[in-house]
Amino acid sequence: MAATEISVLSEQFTKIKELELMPEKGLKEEEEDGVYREKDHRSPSELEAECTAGALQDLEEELELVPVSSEETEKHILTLQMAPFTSEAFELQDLSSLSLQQQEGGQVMGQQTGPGLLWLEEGPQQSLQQSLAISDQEELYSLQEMEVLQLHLLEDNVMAGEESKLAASLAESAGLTKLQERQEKEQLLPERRLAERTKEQFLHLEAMPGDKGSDEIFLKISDLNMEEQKDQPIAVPANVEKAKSAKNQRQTKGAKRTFCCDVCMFTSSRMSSFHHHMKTHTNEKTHLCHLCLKTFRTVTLLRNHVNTHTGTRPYKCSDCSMAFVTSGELVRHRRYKHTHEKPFKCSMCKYASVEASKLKRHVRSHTGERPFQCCECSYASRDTYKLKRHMRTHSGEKPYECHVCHARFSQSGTMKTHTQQKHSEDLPKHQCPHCATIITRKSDLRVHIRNLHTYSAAELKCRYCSAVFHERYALIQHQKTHKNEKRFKCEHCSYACKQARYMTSHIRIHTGEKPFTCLSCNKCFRQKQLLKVHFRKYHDASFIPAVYKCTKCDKGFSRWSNMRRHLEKCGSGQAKAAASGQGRTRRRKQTVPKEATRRDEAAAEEASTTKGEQFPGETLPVACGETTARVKEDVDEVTCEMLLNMMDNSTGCTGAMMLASAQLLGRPQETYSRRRGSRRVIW
DNA sequence: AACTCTCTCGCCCTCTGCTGGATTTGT
DNA sequence: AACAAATCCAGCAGAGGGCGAGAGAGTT
Repeated sequence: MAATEISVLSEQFTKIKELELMPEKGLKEEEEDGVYREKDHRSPSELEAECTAGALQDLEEELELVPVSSEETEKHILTLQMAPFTSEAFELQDLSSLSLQQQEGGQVMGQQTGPGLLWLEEGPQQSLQQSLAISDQEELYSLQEMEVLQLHLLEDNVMAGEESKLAASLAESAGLTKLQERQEKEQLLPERRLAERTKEQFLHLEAMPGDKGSDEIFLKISDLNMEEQKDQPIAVPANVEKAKSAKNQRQTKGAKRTFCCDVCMFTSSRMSSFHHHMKTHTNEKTHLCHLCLKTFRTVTLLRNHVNTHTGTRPYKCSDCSMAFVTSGELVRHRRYKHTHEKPFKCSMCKYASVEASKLKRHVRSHTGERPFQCCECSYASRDTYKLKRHMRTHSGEKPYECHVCHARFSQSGTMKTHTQQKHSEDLPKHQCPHCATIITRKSDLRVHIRNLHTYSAAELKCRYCSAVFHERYALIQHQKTHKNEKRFKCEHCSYACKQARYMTSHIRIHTGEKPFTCLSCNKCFRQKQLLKVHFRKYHDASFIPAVYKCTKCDKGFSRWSNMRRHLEKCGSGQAKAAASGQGRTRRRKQTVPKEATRRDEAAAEEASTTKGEQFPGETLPVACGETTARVKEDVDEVTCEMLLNMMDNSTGCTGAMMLASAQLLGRPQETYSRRRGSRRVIW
């Protein structure tokens, strides 16, 4: 027995596998014991009356759609499809012809006078997904102005001696018990049919709600085809994909004979089509491509394939240079690129697509369906490509390589972004609409806006004054206005500074506190950084201070400022230019290595040592063995301007330097004055 | 049997947006 | 130096566009 579950919403435009309906001369009714019995025809009114009073059990019993006339030798192809309806179309239909109406609680009303209508109803108001309609002879039966599930009962002549019967079961929320009952029925049927040696076919149709909270319903189409093949039980190979064979079914008319595939659910009224279909099960591919040795089932497929080798594309687009192998591809291309006709429309949003498969994929974004499960983790994807892409996270595969730096990426988009940001000159910039900030990535701009420009219900207080803001950006901008204020005033003198940490160090001048002690020589310092510089210079053998070399005379200097001065004396305009403000700017930006800063710090350290302190040696150790930079002299020659520059720079500016600067800016001279060997510091 | 039309699946692509670690900047 | 905030950046997933190609059905 074949059974397939079809998600209605996902298959809105997919006709569902039909089944031959061969009328019998009487109704067969399944009684409570699961036995099917012949049942006489009843009038529509009788049926209606019976169904009106019926319960869910009636659904189980009455859903066998009975052919219109026992005398007629007809067969019916039942197809399901979703179709949009209009109210006008609805009014045109004769709803009295046949109806099975499921009432609240799963009760089904049945009425049958021939081709007709079937729907499900829950309460007075039908919901979209719970509407079903049956139509006959390609007529559409609408229930409301929405898409309904349409069942076509396609009448056709049936060959002499053949009988058919349709059993359609519809139950909503029937639960496991009902399902089990149906399964039992289905299991009983083969035996019964075999015993009766009749050739009957059934379509067992179940409508079941989807997951809790989901609007989706599932149709379970069970093929109850019990047609015997020369009295042989039907053997269906397990590896046959029945769901696939259930697609692409069309209405068939005028056939005298029905051919049923014993491997899958395929049926056809034409022998040629049947033979054509059977080739799909044989893997017989006798048509060989002489170019690549690939084989095909049909000449047409081979020809299309060969066209891909030869580039033969007979169907050319009149609006562009594209050409295609088949006319269908051209039509589709024109829809995508030129006409923008999108016949497949989503019932839940405004999305429309050129192809049904795209709508099907889109609908999954509404239903949350994720049919493609990763075998390595819990991730499940809505389409195959995403799963394939996801699998790269497990395999580590990075198929995309930057052509410039050869960095590899798992996604093409990531590589493209990388190339744009790293190797492109005209990289896109995203200007913040609220401030002057320019950010290279749009997503980062969103973060910027979220963090800085989003209204905050809580008051954001300025840390320096009483101002209050509700946007971080405004707060930050405001606080910057306090930046150049020397907000920190010394209680003991007139010293003022911009940062608290400067004041902390300064206060130690008054208190004499030197909390940082060298573990090697017990020398004490007011600032941690001074201790660090000291330790490096006198106790760290691996310390290599930087040396600035004059490009003219190769003389080395321990500090940039000294070399600059030297360059001014040494001559060349180039050297002067290098020593000019430009050079200083460069230094302040980034080109001065940390080692250079260390030298400045060392000089400042000396400047900050207390009066009367002596250095261990007159000559300081200098790397490269080239210049014995006399740091003391350097410090003596430090100008006020230089210190101010350092101060402004702030980066690499040590506390000692700032203290020295503070002194130059008017600090009491005795604080900083000291003797250093035979020479005096200038301040 | 060959052909055409239609439907469907599968593949690959782009664009988009979120996330979290790394780095830079400000205090 | 330490910390926090801002920004940079790669990784990854969601959604959708476009096309190649196979298969069934109808027609010639």
